[in-house]
Amino acid sequence: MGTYRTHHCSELRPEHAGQRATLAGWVATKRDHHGVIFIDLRDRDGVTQVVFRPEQNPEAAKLSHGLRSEDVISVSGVVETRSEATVNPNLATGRIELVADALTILNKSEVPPFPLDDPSVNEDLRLQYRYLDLRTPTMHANLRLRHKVTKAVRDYFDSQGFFEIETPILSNPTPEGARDFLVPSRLHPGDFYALPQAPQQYKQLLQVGGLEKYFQIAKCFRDEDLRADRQPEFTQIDVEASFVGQEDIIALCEGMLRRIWKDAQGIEIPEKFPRMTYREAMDRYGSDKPDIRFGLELVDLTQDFLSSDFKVFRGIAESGGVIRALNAKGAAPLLSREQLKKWEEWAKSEFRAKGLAYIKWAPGGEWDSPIVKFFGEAEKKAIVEKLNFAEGDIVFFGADKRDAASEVLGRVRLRVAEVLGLIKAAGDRLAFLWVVDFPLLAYLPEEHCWTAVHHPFTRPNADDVPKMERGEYEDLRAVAYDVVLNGIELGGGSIRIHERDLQAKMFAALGIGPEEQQRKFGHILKAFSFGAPPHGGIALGLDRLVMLMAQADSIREVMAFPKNNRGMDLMSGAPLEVEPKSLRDLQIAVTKRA
RNA sequence: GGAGUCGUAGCUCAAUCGGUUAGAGCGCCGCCCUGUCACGGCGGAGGUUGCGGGUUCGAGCCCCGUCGACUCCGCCA
Repeated sequence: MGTYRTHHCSELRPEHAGQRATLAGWVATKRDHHGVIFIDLRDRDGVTQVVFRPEQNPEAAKLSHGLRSEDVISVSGVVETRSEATVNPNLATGRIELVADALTILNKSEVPPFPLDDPSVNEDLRLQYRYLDLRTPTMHANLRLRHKVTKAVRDYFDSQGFFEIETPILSNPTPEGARDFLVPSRLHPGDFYALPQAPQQYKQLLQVGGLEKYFQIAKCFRDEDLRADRQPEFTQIDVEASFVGQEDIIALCEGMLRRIWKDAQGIEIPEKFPRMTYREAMDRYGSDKPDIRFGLELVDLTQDFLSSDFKVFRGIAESGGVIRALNAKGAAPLLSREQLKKWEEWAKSEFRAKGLAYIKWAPGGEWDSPIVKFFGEAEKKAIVEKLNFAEGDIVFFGADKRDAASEVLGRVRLRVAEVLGLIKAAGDRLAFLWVVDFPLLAYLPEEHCWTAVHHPFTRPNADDVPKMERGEYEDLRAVAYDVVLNGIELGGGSIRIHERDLQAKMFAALGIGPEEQQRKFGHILKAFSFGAPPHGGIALGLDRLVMLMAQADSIREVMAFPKNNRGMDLMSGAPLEVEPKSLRDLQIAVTKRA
């Protein structure tokens, strides 16, 4: 029994009737009848109706007239069951009320600058007064869910023999990947720490250190532009283990996600998730993280256009590109020619698509299309047969290099699904998916060199190592995998290279010479020369995971104190100018102020 | 860096083709009200239409610029 209260505001039930109780919390609403006065008292756990009766307790009742929203109070009284007519079925405590005989106003509140728990309120206002926004049941539920998820993660990995180990926040700058947040060193003027983009190097070094099974709920930092699902600091569920292969990590991760959904929401998810290769995902869905809750798959028409009179498509087909199409079944009545024109502009401006050709077959109408006049009977037949094209449909075309054509159609696919209401119709279905066999290397045309898709320590598929040794870097597969939920990447990982020879071949493929290797990866290479065990792991975005579980549309909704779109904390004002003395200590001169 | 949407009372929004004194709901303040739970009734206060400039007899509305919020592309695994 505490100092301020005996129960929480969600606790009292008819069986407490007749007992004395003291509650503490915030005034949610007041209904003042000038005689009897009702207060909805809110705390973290719920709401209880408090009633003040002037004929029974005049002192308390008199004081209660002055209460306002968000005042903090403590009330004592006797629990009474409500009469049948006054029961509130919408309230967990709606069968009782607390008849107050003593009221203490612990702290008055100013009038709040916005109505709490109104989803239409401007987000910048909510962020400016985040401490008020956090009072709402929605934010409480989100943060409670987040706690349950992290607890489930810890319980799960503990049960699997993993150690939770913290890795440094003041870390070393890395040239690869995202832009680092830098922290100047006072003791070494001119030198900088970097905040970790991920604990990648440390978790591998923990394996060299023989810890065998590591996990961490790890803060990560990336100085890149923000998005609804991207913040400059975010949290990963980071995992690494020794003497494991891809199947071990996949099974471990499936077990973790099962545990998370079960413990946090009481939901059973499948024991095993379906799998798809990267190649298949790109070809069928135009995405490396396909939403498989609905069909709308891409269809290849390259062969059908090899002998077409339509020179644009034939030219692309002949020069190694692909012609692909997507049937937006039933979309014709939903999209006007003007809207389709806008879609084409959108595809061109946002995805550098060369165009977005289409055929619209309005119900009772003809084929309406800017390009169909160039098509012969053979192509038309192929379109009808292969795409099941019928009245009421719109077919979209992508013609480009293999993945580029698919990617544009992949975006169109999602937009079509939105228009057709397929995403809404999928409701709360959970479609987990493993995408495996990611490519090891990607060619950078501008720089005429190859780069690691995941990172340079990612293990090549054993079957592809001979190709790699021959210098054939096209289509090499990595032992790398992503776990996807409803079209959103939850996380990804890989089995790593632990042998010096293989690592040397990898660096050769990346065109990284011995000197550069030493400079960029010296300490890791040295560590690997002292008997590094085979190892691998995975990392999952905790914020995105909780966002999906909470059915929120931004990770800001599942973070207590997020930054806005431009990386500012609207509550504290960070980032801020600092005192000249602070800069002098660091021997830093600011040359330009925005 | 680029594109889009938006910016009117504390909050959410409206304001016809450019035309009288910029409205509504909620909130707030005052009075009334003894069983409400979105309590109810009456009354009231509250506006640099983001900011700057331009066109016009006249601008919340049109034009130019600028600032800010969000979404997306680039960037980021």
